[in-house]
Amino acid sequence: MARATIRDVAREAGVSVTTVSHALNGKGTASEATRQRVLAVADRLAYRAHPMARGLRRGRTGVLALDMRPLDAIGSYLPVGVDYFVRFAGAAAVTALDHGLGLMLVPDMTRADVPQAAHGVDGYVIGDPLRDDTVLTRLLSAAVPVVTVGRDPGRPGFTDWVGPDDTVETERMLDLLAARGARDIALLAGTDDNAWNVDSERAYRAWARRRRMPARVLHVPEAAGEEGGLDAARRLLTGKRRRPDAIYCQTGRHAAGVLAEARRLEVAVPGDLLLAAGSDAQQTRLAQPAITALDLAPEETGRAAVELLIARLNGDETPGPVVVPAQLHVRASTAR
Amino acid sequence: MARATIRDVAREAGVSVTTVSHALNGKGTASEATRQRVLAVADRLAYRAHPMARGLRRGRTGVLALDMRPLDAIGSYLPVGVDYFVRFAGAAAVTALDHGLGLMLVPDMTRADVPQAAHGVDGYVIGDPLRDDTVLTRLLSAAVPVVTVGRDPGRPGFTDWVGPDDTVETERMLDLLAARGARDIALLAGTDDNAWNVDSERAYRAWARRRRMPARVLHVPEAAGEEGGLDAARRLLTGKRRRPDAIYCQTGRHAAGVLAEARRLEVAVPGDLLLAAGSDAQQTRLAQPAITALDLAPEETGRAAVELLIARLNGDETPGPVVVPAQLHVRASTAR
DNA sequence: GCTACAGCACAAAACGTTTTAGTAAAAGGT
DNA sequence: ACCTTTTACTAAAACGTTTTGTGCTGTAGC
Repeated sequence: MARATIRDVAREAGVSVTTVSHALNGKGTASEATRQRVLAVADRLAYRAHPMARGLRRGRTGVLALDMRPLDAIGSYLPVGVDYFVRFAGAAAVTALDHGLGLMLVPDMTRADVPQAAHGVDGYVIGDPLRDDTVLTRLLSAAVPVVTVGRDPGRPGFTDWVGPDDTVETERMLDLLAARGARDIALLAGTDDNAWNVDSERAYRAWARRRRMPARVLHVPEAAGEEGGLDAARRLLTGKRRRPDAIYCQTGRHAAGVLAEARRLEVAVPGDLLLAAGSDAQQTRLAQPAITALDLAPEETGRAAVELLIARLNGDETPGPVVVPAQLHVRASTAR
Repeated sequence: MARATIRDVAREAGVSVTTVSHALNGKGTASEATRQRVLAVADRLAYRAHPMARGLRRGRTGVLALDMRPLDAIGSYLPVGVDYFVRFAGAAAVTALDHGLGLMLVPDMTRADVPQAAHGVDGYVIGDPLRDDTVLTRLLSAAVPVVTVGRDPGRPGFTDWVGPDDTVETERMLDLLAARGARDIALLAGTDDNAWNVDSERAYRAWARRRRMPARVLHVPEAAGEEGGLDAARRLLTGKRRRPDAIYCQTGRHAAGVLAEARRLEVAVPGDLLLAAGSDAQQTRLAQPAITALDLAPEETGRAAVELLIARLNGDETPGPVVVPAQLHVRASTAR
């Protein structure tokens, strides 16, 4: 048996399809009696408006797209950690659903072949855009509503983004390390040209200058993971230059690598070296000792991103960005 | 400027919309010259068929839904590990895209409120169905094409699933443990009533009977995570009954908990106790010592699930299931 | 008794496609 | 020369909604 259409409901209730549509959407001027009758019939027939038909007419799909760039680089890396994505996507999907919308995964808009359905969505959430992000450019020029997670470093005028205040969070972490006795903190940043890396490094340098502390920054590709952290740690801990007394890694995986290498070199953490990470991950929680880290609040961020996007779709122009504060998990790796 | 419609292309190319549609879809009998002209114009106008309009007419959405039940229980648990989901969803999304389809995240179909767009998808992928799964029942009765990851233990007739042969994989792991000297292997299973738990436990008991070894099964909720593994390990390692010389945990998180507790109790792994996990996760890879585990091949599985679903959508009735072999990662926790 | 207006319901148009059912001209067969 | 088939193309119907515009009825105001 095929699904019931609005015509079935109209026939059964003895009214026109217009009236059914109005009754169901609370639009027209129908008498309370008719409205109730229609509602009852619709309920009995388990009628739901065909999403395509409604979408076609309304010009709205009822679907949002989520483009976390790393998704297509399966198996390689996720900058902020693998569980970040799950928690983010989950919260985003639930939030969308709460508004009656679906959330579609779009691996990569830059691919040559055409993502059929991807062109029909109402709006986009783009995770961690790179400087002058190509996908963002394309969407903006097509006037598609879009919200990013973290700002585009090359697009200061674009404020429809959601995320942490990287400057504040970086300073918070550095202050903690300083309070725990660190006087020479090295920064291990990623190589992706996104706001997270850019703003954190800037904040780090400014902070060091203010405190008259040395600034040393190593860039390690996010994709290098633990291995990358290992290598960097070897350079920092065995090089000619004086050993830093603290290392702040942007990613949890790098931090885990640093910790492993420190153990191998018999540099005690936290005794000889304080260690902290700019994003929480299973690696930081499970490490021995556990690594102090910033929890970037993926659920909060996912929810905020979808809600900002929906606000835009509804014509709400409340200006962005939406800053989602991170939470600082102080763990054994920075014990005094 | 609004997006180009088929009418624009028709006008510009000096033909009817029918001809445009035919030329673009390779359907009718158009002369090669006309076809080329239409194609050129369509390309110049960057025309793409409006997904909704096409979907409405064709009765196809171009979107598949992915319902991994745990998604709505954010922050609580994912049975097979958090990175399994990302890799699975990523591969599934890419595969769908390769076929011109989108992949929509649907947190939970059992929710009371109506997932608007969720009713318009062409087919469903359901992760790890429980016995007589309610979502599965509803979809099947609505004649919606659906593929599950792992079978529904209460529905032996339903063969449209993709996943490992749990019996074979369990035996493989137990054989390994036995070969490494284990004579008393305990099983730490989950409590979810899905095929993975059911079939693995059955295989374990049969194997133990054949080998005339004792069988001991502890059930720990998947959601209990490392904590659950900790508790179970305490019971197994300090109880009155003789200590097992190997523990096989279904989930990687449980295994990580067992390992932590073993260390606390000064039970050496692998010296005094062999440890293995039925699913690979960051916990198993990063643990010290690293834990031997079955890699359930999430990418393979995600791809296979989407491809089986698409085959069904296209009327291909090649019978299921599609067995995806797991890969056994032998690590330090089972060294001789 | 006429006008104005609110209340209620509906027919028809529109959304952008694909598919069906054609038509006219050209080609082929006798 | 006539019928049939093929080729090349098209108008219109259909998909299932929402929205626009219109008509009818009854009541209030004068």
